[in-house]
Amino acid sequence: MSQQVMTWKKKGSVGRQRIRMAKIEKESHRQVTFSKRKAGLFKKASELCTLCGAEVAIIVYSPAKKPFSFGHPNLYSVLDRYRNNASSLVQQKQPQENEAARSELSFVLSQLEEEKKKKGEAMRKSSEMAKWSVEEMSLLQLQEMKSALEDLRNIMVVPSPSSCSSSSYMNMSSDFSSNYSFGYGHAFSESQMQM
Amino acid sequence: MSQQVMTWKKKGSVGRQRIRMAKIEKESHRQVTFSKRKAGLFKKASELCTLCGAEVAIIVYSPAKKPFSFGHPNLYSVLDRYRNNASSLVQQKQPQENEAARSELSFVLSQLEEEKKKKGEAMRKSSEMAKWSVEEMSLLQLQEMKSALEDLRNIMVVPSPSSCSSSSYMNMSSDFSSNYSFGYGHAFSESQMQM
DNA sequence: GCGGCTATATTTAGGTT
DNA sequence: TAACCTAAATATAGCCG
Repeated sequence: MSQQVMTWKKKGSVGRQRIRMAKIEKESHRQVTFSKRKAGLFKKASELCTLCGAEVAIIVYSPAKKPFSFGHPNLYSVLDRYRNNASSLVQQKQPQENEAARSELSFVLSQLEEEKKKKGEAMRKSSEMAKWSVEEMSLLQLQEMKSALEDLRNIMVVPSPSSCSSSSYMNMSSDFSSNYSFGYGHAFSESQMQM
Repeated sequence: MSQQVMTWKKKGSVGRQRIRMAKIEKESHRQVTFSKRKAGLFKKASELCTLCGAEVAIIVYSPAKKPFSFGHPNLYSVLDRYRNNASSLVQQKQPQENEAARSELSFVLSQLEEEKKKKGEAMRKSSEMAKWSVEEMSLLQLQEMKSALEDLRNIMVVPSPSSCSSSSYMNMSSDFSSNYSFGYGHAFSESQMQM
């Protein structure tokens, strides 16, 4: 009986490795990861558009500060729509303010929850720390996040009368750009009412 | 020889199914997919930021036109930076115009290439069409994309003097929003020089 | 509608060419 | 530099409570 004698030509590749979720130190490595992941991000955005009929605008600055963008149906229409939305929400004094805030918080909470799980797992593995410390830290982070989110919401509601209709949100960044580093390093903002 | 008689408690779940990359018809289904994928998109963006030190701004409109956003370090700083970049590029008359255009084209080409592969595979499977037709169609699409891209680039370079510094790109969307549906349905735009 | 679950579909880290 | 490859890591479609 002739059988394939296991010629598993293990083509050298070690396959995908898990990586630490922190800034990649090696410059060249960071560059390729950026390229690959940017492509992946845009693809995901594209799929979201076709599958759900969503409109999406993405602006990305590479580690070297070069700009890239994605837009459907096109970048400017979405940015423009967002500006108008923002101003009109301001003018209407945002009826669902509290609900929106709660939504934001719950989203961040879910992110946090995930992070917590990972940490807990890692710790259980190494058995170097008690689990409650994770809980404690999460709680602390939660507090920070919550207040940061509330600031964020306030800013979103902060108006901009503007005789120039385009300036609603375009000229306020430098004033508060340092206030929004959450536990996981980024600012999520979701103002929703019913999707 | 006692062997495990396959008690694969198939917990009801059918697992992930492949789906057609087209608008999901069932409203409710579309909603959940939107939520899940939006979360995934934001997470990917978040990772891109932490891993590569990138700056990202995302605005998403749900199928029901509700806005969601992501930003690192925060939404407005990225939008603001982008606006400034755009205007300064315009003012400097864009030295790398051609290179940027070439980059854009090559990106779209890669997308096209992928689509072509898929189509080719499907056709091979069903053996219903000759492969060259795929090539031909791709070529056609390429032409369309190329001209669309060139239009897009021109628009990006089209200035907007503006005594109001914020209006550089905010008031031109309605004029051309219908011009940019590429083969795969979305507008990618990458103006890069070296990343 | 949300969060949880399982089984797969996709993405992508690390190598190689 | 960039394209291609493999295998492991993730994201998620379809179901349930």
